[in-house]
Amino acid sequence: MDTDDEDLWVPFLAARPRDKRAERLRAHLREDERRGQRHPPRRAAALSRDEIVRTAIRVADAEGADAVTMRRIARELNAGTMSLYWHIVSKEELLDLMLDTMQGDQENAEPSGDWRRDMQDVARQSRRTLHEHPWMMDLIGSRPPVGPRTLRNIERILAYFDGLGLDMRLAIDISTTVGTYVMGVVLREVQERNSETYTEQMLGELSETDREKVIGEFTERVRATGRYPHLVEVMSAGYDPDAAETRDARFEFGLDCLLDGIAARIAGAVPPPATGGGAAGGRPG
Amino acid sequence: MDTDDEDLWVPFLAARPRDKRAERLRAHLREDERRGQRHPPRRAAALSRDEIVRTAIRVADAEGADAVTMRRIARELNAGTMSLYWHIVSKEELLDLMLDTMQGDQENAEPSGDWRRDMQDVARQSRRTLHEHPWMMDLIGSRPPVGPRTLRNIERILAYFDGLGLDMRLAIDISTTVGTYVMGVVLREVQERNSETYTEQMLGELSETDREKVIGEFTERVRATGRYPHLVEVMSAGYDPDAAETRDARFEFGLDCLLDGIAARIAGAVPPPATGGGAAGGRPG
DNA sequence: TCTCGTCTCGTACGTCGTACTAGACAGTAC
DNA sequence: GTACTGTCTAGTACGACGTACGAGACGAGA
Repeated sequence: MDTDDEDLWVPFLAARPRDKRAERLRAHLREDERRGQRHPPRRAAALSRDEIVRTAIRVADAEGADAVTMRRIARELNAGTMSLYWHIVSKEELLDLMLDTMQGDQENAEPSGDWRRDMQDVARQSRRTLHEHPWMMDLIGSRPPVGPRTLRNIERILAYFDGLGLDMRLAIDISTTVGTYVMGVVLREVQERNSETYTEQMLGELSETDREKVIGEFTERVRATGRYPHLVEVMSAGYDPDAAETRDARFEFGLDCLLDGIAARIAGAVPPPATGGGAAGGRPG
Repeated sequence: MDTDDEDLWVPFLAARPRDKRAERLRAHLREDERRGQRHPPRRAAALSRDEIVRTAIRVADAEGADAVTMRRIARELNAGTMSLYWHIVSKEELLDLMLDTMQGDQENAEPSGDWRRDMQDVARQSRRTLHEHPWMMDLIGSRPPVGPRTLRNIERILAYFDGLGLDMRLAIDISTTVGTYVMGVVLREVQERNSETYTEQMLGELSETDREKVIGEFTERVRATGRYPHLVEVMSAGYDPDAAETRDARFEFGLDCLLDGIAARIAGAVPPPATGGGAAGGRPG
């Protein structure tokens, strides 16, 4: 990414630094970058913002979002805790930078001419990235959505719809909708993964048969109430909707459904909004 | 909800209490409940688990998830901080209970006979609930998905597909898919809301015209790079994809797309009682 | 030499979750 | 009555956390 673009944080984030020290820091960073382009670096800096962010990402990858503390990152870098604060305004900013950095590592492909395939690829790749870095889902909810690299990716996605004569608003809505679907799926899947490691911790000492017994007892307890016939049917069929094997299929299922509906709307053969089974034929061939 | 069902936590959560005190607590709670049914309560207890959870929810509603600390909840109840720990094993459990309680407050309607309308209602109601209690999204990601009231709601949803001769596995996948879509949408919308309050804090002192100037400068900066033609088109058209007015429409748009695709698959899956070949595959690679 | 801008870092404060512990109060048992 | 026990409340203390503050170190220009 061009260094110019580093400044393309949406206004409220660009305005983030609150105190004078931080403002000085910002200015110096920018100057430093520019000078760094012309001359060789004046001295080997022991710390840099990028190094801090990468370290934080590495720690988060290995041990989860909770392991990212300022003291821990500093220890990892053999630096004093407060040294980090010269390069970074607050932990909040560090988390924002971590997310935006991941966006940069996951740049969307050039348009192939087939918007549907492109969107599928984006969706699959987002999902893969989010799974490789599950801490992202912990942060994403409580944090504003857009840094510069995110902008770059949105721009790419919008280009997928070039030549279809689409209203740009529709293109944005489509892109957002697919994006939100992926977020929902991964949110759920991360939950499930958390449950699994949790189960591991809780039932870990039990033998396989004991574990099955615990689960069997649970099923039995549900059945005994008589109030959950459908769930009992699912459970005794041995179908675990959250099992790892079914996840990919479930993801593709929902994605296909969504893209079918989108394709219908793009084709302009939009059925009357929202009632009944009239859309059954909406699948393109 | 029947008190019997209170115990229907999935096994790994039922097994949660780790130390002896907590195990004693669990046993006592259950006994207490049973005896409480027969006799009038032996004395007016100053604290109860339910009271604690409700208070935590109230605090979270008013001031967000971060405001929920053990000390704060205790203060709110005029109790000692550690008193809470007799009724609740850990803060983790409190958060789980908060989420499950919300599930109970949002019970799905009885089947109407029109699955599509029912699913739409469920989706809209989930979204509404999550927006009324935005702290839920902060917790949901890092926490296992199922308490007893969640089970109840899933059971209800599965009943919507009765009479269609649907494979229960397909019904589960459909329900999950719609659920995850809603989660994704709300996750995004909560992000946007956070951004807005953030903007409020950052640019709050500025006059309306100054604020527009800031945003205009940002647009100009993006345009100047020459690398974001689509985004510039959107921004200068004055279309803010995250604006409050467009959110409902965007939500309904995606939901309709998704339900169209699902309807097609239901229509395709019903005639042959197929093994998902017609339902899940279908798309040429 | 001295100052100044840049960068590092030790100390300290107020927050958090919660382990440990000492009780208070009500109920039986003697 | 006294003693014991089970139920519940609550104070103190510990080790984490984010970070404000301020004392320096170090190279470059005066």
